[in-house]
Amino acid sequence: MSSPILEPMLRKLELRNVLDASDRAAILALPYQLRTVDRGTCVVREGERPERSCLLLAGFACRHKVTSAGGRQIVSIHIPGDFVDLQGAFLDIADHNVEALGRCELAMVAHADVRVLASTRPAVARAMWMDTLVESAIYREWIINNGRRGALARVAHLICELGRRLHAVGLASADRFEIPLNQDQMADATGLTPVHVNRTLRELDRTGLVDRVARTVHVKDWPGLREIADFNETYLHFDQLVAKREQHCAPTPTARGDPPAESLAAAAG
Amino acid sequence: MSSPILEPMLRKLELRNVLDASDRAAILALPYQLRTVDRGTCVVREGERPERSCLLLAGFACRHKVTSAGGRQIVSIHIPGDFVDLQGAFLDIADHNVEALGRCELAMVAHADVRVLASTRPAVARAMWMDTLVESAIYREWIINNGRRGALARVAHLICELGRRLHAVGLASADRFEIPLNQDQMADATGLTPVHVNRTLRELDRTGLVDRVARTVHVKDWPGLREIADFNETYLHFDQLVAKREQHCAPTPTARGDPPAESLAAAAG
DNA sequence: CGGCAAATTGAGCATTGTCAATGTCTGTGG
DNA sequence: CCACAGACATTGACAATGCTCAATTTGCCG
Repeated sequence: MSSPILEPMLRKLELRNVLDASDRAAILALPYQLRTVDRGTCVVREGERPERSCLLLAGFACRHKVTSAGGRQIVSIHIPGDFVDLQGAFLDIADHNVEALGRCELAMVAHADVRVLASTRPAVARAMWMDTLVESAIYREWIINNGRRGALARVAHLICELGRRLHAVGLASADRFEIPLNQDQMADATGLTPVHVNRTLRELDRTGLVDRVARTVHVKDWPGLREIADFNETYLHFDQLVAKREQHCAPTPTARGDPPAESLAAAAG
Repeated sequence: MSSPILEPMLRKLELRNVLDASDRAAILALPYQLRTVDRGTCVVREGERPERSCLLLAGFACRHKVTSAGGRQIVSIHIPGDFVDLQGAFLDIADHNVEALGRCELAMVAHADVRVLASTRPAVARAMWMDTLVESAIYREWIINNGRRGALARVAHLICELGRRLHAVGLASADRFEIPLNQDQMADATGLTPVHVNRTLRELDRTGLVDRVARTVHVKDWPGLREIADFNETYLHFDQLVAKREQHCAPTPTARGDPPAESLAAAAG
């Protein structure tokens, strides 16, 4: 019966997990403190020992680290509903920074409350854990993106990922969305320089696969874009979306022909 | 009272968590199946839906993905005690490959058993979850390594990380260890080519910071090596090792001067 | 209209990749 | 004990992708 302010997180957890009424209530009952920050604000700083985790209610944020030479690398982009600093509840020292990419609305939740929630409600712990596992899968893909793809594929891959993630949470239509990054930030996310990101975006425009006006992207040819981006969305684990599982319980085309459809039910239980 | 075959994992979980006797017993009682594989064997393949997770008892393994252009990227290195495919228990489709870097001994544990363990024993779930969080921190560092560091720093960073991780689990002395990778594999881990890794290793030798004979590394100057590697080990979260917390409960020098020493006790409980 | 952030462009350079040999080490069979 | 195979390491010459530096332009807002 508390305010539904924390609903974006609940919705996100329920994307891949079935929670019962008491679990839902426990999540919504988490004590929090609202905080609104402007673009560029660092919510968490490397080396600090924060006492509260932040949960992104509205706006976009990123995690990043800085090298001794001054280079900045964005390691993840966060969208509304993300429990951005969940890890802070379990790991004492922050190993990276969290920064608002634009104006953000955050709910700050005490680490102790998160730990209690996790240890008393296995289903909630599991849902949050799965979230961190999907996040890990995204990290892995970013390692490859930075390590083994050329500039065009890197930038295109970032665009594909953002488009699909925004669509999955209802923040974009299937083929049109707004990139929450400017070119400098895209450079920091892809390990390129801003100048080269610019040239690469122009090159992408010339392929005709997308219509891009400033940060707004309209994907005109998903298969073509996926191809040059080397984008295989298995790593986003959309196959486990609850909505999807209800629709068609058949195996996805990603798996060869290995159809243990019961594994879906098993995983759900 | 089952066989202590799974002890390496238990030891690893207890590195950062305090478990009671019943939790320990539950872990050691997990039903498993032993499997020995040779170098190059793929234990998990991208796109598959495995039924069992693998736990590395002896030897070294890696996770990797392959791009459409044929480039290979290693995204993590696993050492004995690592629950290599824990994520498989919660995410249906494997999004990457797991391969033995040398002869490995594995324990295969059914996903269903892992899930039951996690949902009935919050302390165990928490320990495993923390493990995945530290793994995430390592992924983040690898994104930076591939994205924003030059070849020399990249290779040196990989060496620093391996040395410190091996030392932390007692598999190496503080300054001498064996890299579990050949130069081709180091190239796949750092996003470089084998040729360039070779040149870079020679360059590293010339700095005099390490004595290297084939895969054996003797670090002669840790501060110097850390410096050229831009290596800050905060991300390995060794500050939370139980052994360390017992020794000195003072805040580490990594944090500015923010000494909520109770946070350690709180986290431990 | 001025000011500012962001985007765009060009020219030259540097790091890293590619290709193709050659060298080294180790274990095996004769 | 030696020749050989195979894996791994090393080297050189050249190409290319992406970086640096330095303008210039565009769009937006007060």
